[in-house]
Amino acid sequence: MTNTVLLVGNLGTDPETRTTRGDTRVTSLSLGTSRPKRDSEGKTFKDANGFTAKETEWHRITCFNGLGKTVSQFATKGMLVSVRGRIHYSKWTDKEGVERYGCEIIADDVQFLSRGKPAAEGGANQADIDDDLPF
Amino acid sequence: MTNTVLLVGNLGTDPETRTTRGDTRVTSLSLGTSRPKRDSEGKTFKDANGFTAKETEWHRITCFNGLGKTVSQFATKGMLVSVRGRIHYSKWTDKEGVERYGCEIIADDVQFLSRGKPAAEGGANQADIDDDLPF
Amino acid sequence: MTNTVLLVGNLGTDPETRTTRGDTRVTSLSLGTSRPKRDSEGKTFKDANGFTAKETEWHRITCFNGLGKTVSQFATKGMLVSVRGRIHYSKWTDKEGVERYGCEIIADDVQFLSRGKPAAEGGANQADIDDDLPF
Amino acid sequence: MTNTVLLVGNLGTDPETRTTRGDTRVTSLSLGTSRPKRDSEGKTFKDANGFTAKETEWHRITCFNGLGKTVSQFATKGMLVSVRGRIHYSKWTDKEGVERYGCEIIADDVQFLSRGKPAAEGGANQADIDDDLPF
DNA sequence: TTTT
DNA sequence: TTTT
Repeated sequence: MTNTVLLVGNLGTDPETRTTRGDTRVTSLSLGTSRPKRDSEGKTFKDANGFTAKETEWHRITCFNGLGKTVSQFATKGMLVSVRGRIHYSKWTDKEGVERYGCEIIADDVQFLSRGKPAAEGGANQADIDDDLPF
Repeated sequence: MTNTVLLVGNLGTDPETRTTRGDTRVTSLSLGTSRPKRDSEGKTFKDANGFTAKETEWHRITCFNGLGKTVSQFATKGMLVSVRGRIHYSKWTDKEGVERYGCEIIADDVQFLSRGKPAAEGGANQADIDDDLPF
Repeated sequence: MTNTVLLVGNLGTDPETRTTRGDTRVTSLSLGTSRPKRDSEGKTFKDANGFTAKETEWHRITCFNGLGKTVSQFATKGMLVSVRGRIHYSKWTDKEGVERYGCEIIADDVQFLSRGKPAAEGGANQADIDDDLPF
Repeated sequence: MTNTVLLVGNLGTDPETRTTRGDTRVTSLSLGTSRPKRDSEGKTFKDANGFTAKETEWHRITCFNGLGKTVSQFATKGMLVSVRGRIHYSKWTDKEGVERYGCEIIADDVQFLSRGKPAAEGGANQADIDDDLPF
């Protein structure tokens, strides 16, 4: 049954890759989607800095396999990306014995909609990106 | 920025309506989306009962205003529904002082894809549904 | 770049399979999605038969490969299905030399949300479906 | 029933606004979504200019009411936008008496993901955009 | 027709 | 052309 999520937003951090106990490599993204805040009449308004006031949802995106590899190579903090995936909930017991619940987006597709930071700031070399980017 | 979720699944319970401190009425649905489990080779397999083994994600759907009203009237346990909405994360401190995180789908649209339970089992009278259902 | 379509509706006909010049097998579905008609004030109304008046869009769904095979086996007229895919436009010149434009949904995923017609009316044998359906 | 389209792409032209016979103002966008071409083994390849070869679908986006107004003010050729809407098919007879079929996306939401062209090239004045853009 |  |  359909469980489909589509997100477009900016990455809040560089991707993080870790290896699970099952020896699977997992790459995670933190993706922010913002929308204008609205007052009780449904109108947008400006914040103290003169920008339209926004609220941002920070999504945890999980990428496996080849997608994880591509994302860990090319995605960088600040980049605009789109993600298609599905919602997955998890539940575990932390060290204090407290039951915890998590929610993440398992990505099926990630697309890069802007260039990332220059290499000096931690991203890949721009010539490599020009060469390898899937668009 | 896009934060769109599309779900199709069955309701695990009847809807629940409560009133928040801010005097807003909120109707919640528990919606299950299932997908075939796959083995290490990516193949589906049968469970002990001979059904294709599945894993189900249980989504918490939150409905406000007129949508909440319609849903609380017509939705019943077991009904097949589709939902369009957005993901919203929340954070609060429970009575033990533990930080908790929540994830819900704020619905923009809910569609009823099957008839619910007969009235005797708690749903609305079928004649009313025939009269009022938005399809 | 994202080009994603999600549809839920009933099949207007049984699937049709043909072989292209390039020897590719293609299975097509005709999928109707209906929504309530609204008057100038945005309100729904009843048709002459007492049903809420609706307008239906008929989508042409194109399935290739394994998906086409599954769909041609199991999908039947009247079945409720969901489709995820992308929009594809085509252009050709008909025998009269008139330029023609087409629009179809190339399916990535099709899910069966109801059982089809009994076998006597042209669908697969129900026992086979029970055995093979992916849910 | 669900008929939902999500697109992210660049505008091929500036928006066009016209008034229908029914005195409704309609603003149209031409939105291109591109995806890598793949060879028979499913691999992407470079075109003659050294870019990854792509195929582009050009979608006709139709905007009414306030959305049409916003779009006609702010959208400009080349801008990256996302669109949520539904597919609508139309049919008419042209002056030669030939039956014609059309397909368009009726937009429910359009978001601007990049700044447009500087004003000299036909877009709105940048200060106005800074003032009025909904993000 | 856009963009990379 | 479906379905409610």
